[in-house]
Amino acid sequence: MSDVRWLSAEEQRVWRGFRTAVMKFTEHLDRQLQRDSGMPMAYYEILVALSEAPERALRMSELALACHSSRSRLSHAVAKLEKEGWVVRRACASDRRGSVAELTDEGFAVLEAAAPGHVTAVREQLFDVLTPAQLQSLREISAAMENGLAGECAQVRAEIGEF
Amino acid sequence: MSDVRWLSAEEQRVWRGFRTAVMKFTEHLDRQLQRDSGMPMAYYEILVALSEAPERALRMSELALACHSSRSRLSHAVAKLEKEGWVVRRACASDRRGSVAELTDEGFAVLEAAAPGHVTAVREQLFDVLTPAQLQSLREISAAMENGLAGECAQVRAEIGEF
DNA sequence: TCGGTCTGGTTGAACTCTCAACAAGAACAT
DNA sequence: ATGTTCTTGTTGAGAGTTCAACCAGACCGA
Repeated sequence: MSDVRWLSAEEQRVWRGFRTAVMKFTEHLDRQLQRDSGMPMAYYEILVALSEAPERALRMSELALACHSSRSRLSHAVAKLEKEGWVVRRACASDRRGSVAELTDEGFAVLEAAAPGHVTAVREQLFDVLTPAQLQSLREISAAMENGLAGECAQVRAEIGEF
Repeated sequence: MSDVRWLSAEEQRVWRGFRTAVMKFTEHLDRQLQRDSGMPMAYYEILVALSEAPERALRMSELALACHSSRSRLSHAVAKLEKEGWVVRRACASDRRGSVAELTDEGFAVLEAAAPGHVTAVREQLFDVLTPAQLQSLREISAAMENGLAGECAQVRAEIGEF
């Protein structure tokens, strides 16, 4: 079983450098948001997704898709947001299983207050340190990675389907 | 306070695409390791760092640096790894406060068993989907981001130092 | 119409991480 | 010496995530 395609020294450098940068970056953003607005980035993204939806409301499943979140995680998170008064849940009219999360005015206000600090952090740590050419590259790299993962997911689905 | 430099539509696309790609990628890697080797990626990285150290042992503080981890997180993690029998902790000879974590033979064996699957996942989802030019870009982008964050940290340190 | 299956969403337990508080030794000044 | 300060590492509590199990409604074929 030695047919593993190990990473070369150069590949290791790239991979570790990338991982380090991403870890520090997301940690920085998360800490900023937690400190200044009392919420983790995952919750911020839920509020953003809701704020951009018509009526500021989305079904849980659509919200999960928008936030790249599992149903379970989202369910717990929305429970917490509801306790804070930033979101309310109501039944879905067209599907009695469904549940719709809606951003409250208070939630919107909290989001408005949190946004400047978060956007500033993203700009300073991402856009201000990269050249336009690097941003273009980053766009392509992200797209390629996502495509690769989409393929992987399809493959997993196919495997599951076989059994 | 409207002097926030908001993101343009294009910048938002880049940022969201990047975030999505990274989230899905790390989730994929984490799930693979958890499923196939019963450990999260953070623990895998601890084992790797120890395996590369002389004597397969490192002081907790050095290990934390190597893993980009907080002392607290590392302490909890090593406690768990010790319970699994993959790591042992012993006192540090030169500094009586210190604590040294050492990889056991069993821990090394577990790491050896986990590595092929993890490396394969990284290769397939990162190196196989990017061109050499993109990899070169990624290297530069990672370096730029880390430099930016280093500056930010220095700034924070300076602020703290002022009070 | 009825049984089987699939989908949407929630829940609880186990696990991991964060944060603040703490203990103890080192470093250093007076 | 002695007291202050810094560093090292651990701990406990609280918060967030994951996973498996579950219920209920929708969907679909006989």
